[in-house]
Amino acid sequence: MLGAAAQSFSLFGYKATTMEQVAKIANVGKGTIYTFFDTKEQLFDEILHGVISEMKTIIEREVDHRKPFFDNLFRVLDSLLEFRGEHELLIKLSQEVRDFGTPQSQEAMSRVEGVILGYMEKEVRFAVEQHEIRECDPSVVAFLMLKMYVALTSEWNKQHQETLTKAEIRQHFRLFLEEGLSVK
Amino acid sequence: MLGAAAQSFSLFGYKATTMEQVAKIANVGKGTIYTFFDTKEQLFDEILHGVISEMKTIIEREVDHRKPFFDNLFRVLDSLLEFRGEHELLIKLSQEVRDFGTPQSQEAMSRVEGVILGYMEKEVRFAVEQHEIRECDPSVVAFLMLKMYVALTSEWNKQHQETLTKAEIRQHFRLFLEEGLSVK
DNA sequence: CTTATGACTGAAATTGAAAATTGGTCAGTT
DNA sequence: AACTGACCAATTTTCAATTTCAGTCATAAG
Repeated sequence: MLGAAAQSFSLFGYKATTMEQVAKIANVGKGTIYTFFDTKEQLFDEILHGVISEMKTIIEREVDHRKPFFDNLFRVLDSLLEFRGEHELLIKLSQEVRDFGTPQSQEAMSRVEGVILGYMEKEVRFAVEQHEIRECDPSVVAFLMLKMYVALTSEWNKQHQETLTKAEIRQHFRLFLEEGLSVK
Repeated sequence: MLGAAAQSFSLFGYKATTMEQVAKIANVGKGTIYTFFDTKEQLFDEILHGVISEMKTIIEREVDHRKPFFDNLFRVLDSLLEFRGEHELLIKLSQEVRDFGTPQSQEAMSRVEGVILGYMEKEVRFAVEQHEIRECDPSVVAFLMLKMYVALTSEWNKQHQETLTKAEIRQHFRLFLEEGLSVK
């Protein structure tokens, strides 16, 4: 039932999956869905919540506070990028945002982003407390880090043919965030 | 004539200005316009070229190679942001990109961005040669700088109510680009 | 009784054909 | 020679008819 819905949302996006469709895949009548979920939106939220939980699990698995802050940061961002690239639902939803701007898919993607920002903010705050990085406003710094990461990993490719390698991305990230541009 | 067109494009955007409209403002017949310009698009390009020239003038006026790289950078970016905020045409065009995605306005905005990137890339390259900043890939660094600047000056405000002050923006910019996050 | 169902409903989206708009032309006017 | 606006083809807009779909509920099944 939840599986059927997940399958349909992943295959067709939010807008293009119908409750009839979900019912057929789940082998139940349409009315039955409404004994478990109040609305299409609530059903969708349930699925999304699952995906977000997976993301949180990934984050927890990758973070190791015995390792340096930047190591953790790279590892988590790489894993999340890969996760996103593999998960049909997230791919479909970001297409839907681009092509139709469906409010529900926009909201979903911004919740996903919120989770990532939340993790990053927490880690930045922790690193500051550990005096591993300078004093700073964690929410602004997390926001900027994510923007930079997205700029390097996807926006660059839209205007330039040769995509940056993982090593180049990491190198630029380090140059900016860790060391700064000024000469020693 | 060019003035009439500029006025109309600034007031209504690319899509919503008609050649009839321009002709009326300019007090000429529609046909007359076509003795000076081949198409609507070419007329528009002429106007845009003027705006871009103004931008280049601003850049040249603000850059002073006797001053430090980051001083120049801030001064130019601030001036350009202000210029953009005052120029009806650029405001209208970016609205049009957001609301309709008109190809001509998209192309126009990306040409404007290209000019800014071009300037930044040149300045980064110069600063590297002067050993004022580290060795780096000027095009990637310019790209990231602009992304960061836009993130701080406009994208932050979309998700957070309290806009960052000019001082905060400058401070974060410095933190990231100049000094880096790692403790000394 | 409880649980499941699919025909049904009103609201919203889609379609398509007619009407209006508009970039560009050119025969005629000045 | 310079200018003009009626005109044309193509695109865009309009809007009513049709279709789709989330959610309901009377009925059926267990």
